[in-house]
Amino acid sequence: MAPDRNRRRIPDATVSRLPVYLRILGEQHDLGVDSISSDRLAELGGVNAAKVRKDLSYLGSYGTRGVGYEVAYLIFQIQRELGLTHDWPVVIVGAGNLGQALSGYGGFGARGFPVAGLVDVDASKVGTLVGGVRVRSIDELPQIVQSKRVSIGIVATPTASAQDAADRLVAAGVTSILNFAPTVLSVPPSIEVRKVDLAVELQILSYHEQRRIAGGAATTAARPRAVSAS
Amino acid sequence: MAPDRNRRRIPDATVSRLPVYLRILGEQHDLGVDSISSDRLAELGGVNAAKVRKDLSYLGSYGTRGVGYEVAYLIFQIQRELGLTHDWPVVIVGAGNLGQALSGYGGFGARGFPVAGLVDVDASKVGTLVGGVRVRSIDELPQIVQSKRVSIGIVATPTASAQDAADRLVAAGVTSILNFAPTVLSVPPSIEVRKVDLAVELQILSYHEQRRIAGGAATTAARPRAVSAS
DNA sequence: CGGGCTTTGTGAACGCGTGCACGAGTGCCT
DNA sequence: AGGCACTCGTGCACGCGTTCACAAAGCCCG
Repeated sequence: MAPDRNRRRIPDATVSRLPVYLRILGEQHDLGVDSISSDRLAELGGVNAAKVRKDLSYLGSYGTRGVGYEVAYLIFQIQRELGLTHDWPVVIVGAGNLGQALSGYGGFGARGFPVAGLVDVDASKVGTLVGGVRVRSIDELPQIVQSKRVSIGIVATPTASAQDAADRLVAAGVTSILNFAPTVLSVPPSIEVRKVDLAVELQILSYHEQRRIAGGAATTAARPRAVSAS
Repeated sequence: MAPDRNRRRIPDATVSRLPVYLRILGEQHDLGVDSISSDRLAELGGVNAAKVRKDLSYLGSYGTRGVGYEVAYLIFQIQRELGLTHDWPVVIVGAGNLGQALSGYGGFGARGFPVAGLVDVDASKVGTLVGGVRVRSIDELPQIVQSKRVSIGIVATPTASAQDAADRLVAAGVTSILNFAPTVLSVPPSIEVRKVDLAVELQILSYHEQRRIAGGAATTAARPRAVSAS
């Protein structure tokens, strides 16, 4: 067992690209491609070839000069590095629009993240079936987390309940959280939190659109919009 | 009128944080807070105070030394910079799980991104009502985009159809795309694309979980742990 | 078996973003 | 009016990530 494997710290930027490489490699593997060059991988991934090589070099020297990378082997190495050699069951808090969509989306299970549970505070929702998953009470959270060995929680509640959901997840023993609510969650520093905020994404696009238009003309003094939070 | 306002390029990292500040400022405004310091704003936003000040300084010198920032005025300035002084209607391609959830989520319209249309290739879905929005044929895309002045498109299709959806959006005249499909879209360079990939987010969390486990043994020699039987 | 072609792996330079530290400006209190 | 406490705005240094460029290494072919 090579001990340097764990010691090596992979830059965040690289970690966020490894899943992309992994998906592309999987597609190529399905197409019967055995070997792939960093150039081709870069083209398919929409990035720089040098970046691909540097990213992959953090995993080790798994390429063959003059040839490229063996697809199957590289897939295995990336999976191992990302910890995808086994499943990571997730629990979803919030059975609203988003929670239902996430439960119904089969892509999670297929990619190694089966939905171990879907919980909600609303008693009227408990027991209903959503995308093949039965909604359970949020009080069952600790039991679900422990019995199913869940370490990743997904917050899909309205903004107002997000912090409570996070607190309950942490109390139940979850150590990573994917947050869809537009709020900054306050959690212990040992907990890993990632945020997906659709409004932020749209507003970034809005910035570029506005910039595109405002290229030459002066900004029109528009009326300020209503400033409601939620 | 200051002409440098349009010329000034705001760093990407700052642009991605402005929406966060904006949301917090809106909340504070609703709470009756008139003035806020960079320190407080940083605390609520989970970032560094110096970063807040530097970010806001790109907009101009809108703060008052010794006091802080006037909440209402700062909201207006950020909105103006982000182009949020008017609505940006969006069109959603794909009426599956995700497309339906997005349409049903009222938060978009409330934040200035009303759903101008929801289209799908599947003729059997056309005409059905989803979250108050009627599903229309994808052939109507050009008409929707032009009549409603849509410049932002959302790709919520399965992976296989995502490129086609993007092509149609671009052909219809959309200039920004928010892509939920796990694929690299190939579009003309003038088109702004942002990607939201849930699987990637989960895999990043997986990496840290895996690292957490593997790290306990012989890895982090940096921090001395309690010396027990090795 | 050697030369040429291909592609990896990486040292080094560059650029961007972050965080510190401090000067400068503002309001309040005596 | 003067001093003091507070907070913004920003120059500067540092670190991370990106990109270039090239040596090292493997394959193929005559």
